[in-house]
This record gives sequence, structure tokens and C-alpha cells, in this order.
Amino acid sequence: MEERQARTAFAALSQETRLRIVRLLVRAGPDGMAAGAIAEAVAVSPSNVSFHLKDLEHAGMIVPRREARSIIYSADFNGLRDLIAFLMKDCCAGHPEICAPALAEAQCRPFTTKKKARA
Amino acid sequence: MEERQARTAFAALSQETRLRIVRLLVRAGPDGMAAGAIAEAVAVSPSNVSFHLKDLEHAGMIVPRREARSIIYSADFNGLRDLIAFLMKDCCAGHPEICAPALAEAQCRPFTTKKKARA
DNA sequence: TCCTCATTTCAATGGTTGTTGAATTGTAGG
DNA sequence: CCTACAATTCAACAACCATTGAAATGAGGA
Repeated sequence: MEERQARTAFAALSQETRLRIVRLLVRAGPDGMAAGAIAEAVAVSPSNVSFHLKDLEHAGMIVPRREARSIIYSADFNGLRDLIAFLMKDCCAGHPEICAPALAEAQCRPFTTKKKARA
Repeated sequence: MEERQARTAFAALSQETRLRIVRLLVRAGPDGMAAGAIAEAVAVSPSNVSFHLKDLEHAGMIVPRREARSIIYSADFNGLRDLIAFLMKDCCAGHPEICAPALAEAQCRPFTTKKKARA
């Protein structure tokens, strides 16, 4: 991931309404939610939510699809993963031992084969 | 990590000069760099770098210490780790299989001690 | 103590970002 | 085709953020 794109993503996530939308959509999973439902859930006006959705889409954090009269947005897990990877490269490069604890905390250990991960 | 603190950190990293400073200091490691040296490295005025350093410190991304006449800043690896953990909780919660690939990409596998990374 | 260097603070300015409500586009059902 | 509904676009305004240069602080060395 390029630095410029990462900055755009950070900027997107730095805004209260936008971060709430992303967290909402991550919880919603691949099904996503319609713009109107998102507006209601985060309690902002339709035009305002549209403004922020466009910004999040541009930042690669969410992805839209049309369905009947609604536009459904869902979290862009690839984009989120890329952003994490960017951050880890900066944080951990040369210092893997420092960031390792973060992985356990996030319940995201890859390649664990000894014990079964429990959600 | 609280949502508000995460937003502050994202905002800090969304600015070009500040992101460059963080990446510089991560590369510099625990020794850190003096404010003046940072200013020179990222090519901004002393007063401007001071402005951004204060912001990064407030966001928990860097940490200062006095040393003779200089003030030495270094990356706050705990803060960075916490931010990654926050992001992974949002991204991976309920979907660990999605984010696992990011870890390998970031050369951040925990608990591997076979080789030492070279900068 | 006095002087110097490193950094920070301050006030002013220009630029960017978020919010609002009204008008518009686009989709589907009667 | 006409109406209703979902979402976006637009223009205007307020609020916030970054940059600049000058002045102030604070630590050390002579």
C-alpha cells in the first residue's frame, strides 16, 4: 500500500461519524447495510451520511453495490487488511517482538495449530 | 484503546509530514532523533516540526526525552501496537481468517525466532 | 553570569473539512 | 406515464488545521 493511500485511509477513520460507520459495517459483515439504514444507525442526515460514505469508499474502506432501490455498503476487508499491513510494516519492521503481543490481543493469531482459537 | 484515542491517532497519521516523522522514527529505533535533526530530515521549519511533534506526542505515537540541549523523540511502540490492535479488533473480530494474510505480508509473525530481520 | 544554541510558543493567515437544507438523479411499483 | 422513495449533489457557511516568521523559554558551556 502506498503512503498516500494510507494517509487517505487514516484521514477517513479519524472522523467520528466515519469511524462509527466502518465499525458498524464490520459488525454487519458481508451482507452490509443500506445507506438509509446506516444514516439511521449513526443518527445523521441522509446527505451527510452520503458525504461520509463517499469519502470512505474513496479511501478503500467500504464498497457499495446496488440492490433494488437501495445502495448497500459493506466493509472492504481487503482495504482494512492492507491498512493494517501498512501500519505493521512501519511499526514492526525490524522489531517483530514488539508488535507480537498486539496480535494475541486482537485474537488474530495466524498459523496457530496447537490450540483452537475461540471467538 | 478507546475510540476517541484511536481517532486522534488516525488524525495524526493522516498528515504527510507527521506520517513521515513517524516512519522516520520507527526506522531510527529506540535511540530516536533530536527535533532539529527531524526537521532537517523531513525538510520543514523548526516551528512547524515542533507543532507536528506535539500533535504526535498527544496522539501517543512518539515519546520525548531531554538530552543535554536537545529533545530527543522516539517512536512510541506501545502506542503503535495499541492502534494496530484496535484496527484488528474492528477488522478481524469474527473474521480472523480475513486478516491473517496481512500478518505474513507485514513480516510480523509472532513467536518466530529463526532469522533476524535486516533493515 | 552571560551568551548561545535548541526548541517551543504565539498571532496571523490561507486552506481544508464538516454540516445543513434544498434541489436533483435514478429506480421501481401502480 | 406518473408517483413515491432512496440516495446523491450542490452551494453556502462555520469550524478546524497547517504554515509562517518573530518572540520567548530553557539548558549548557565559557
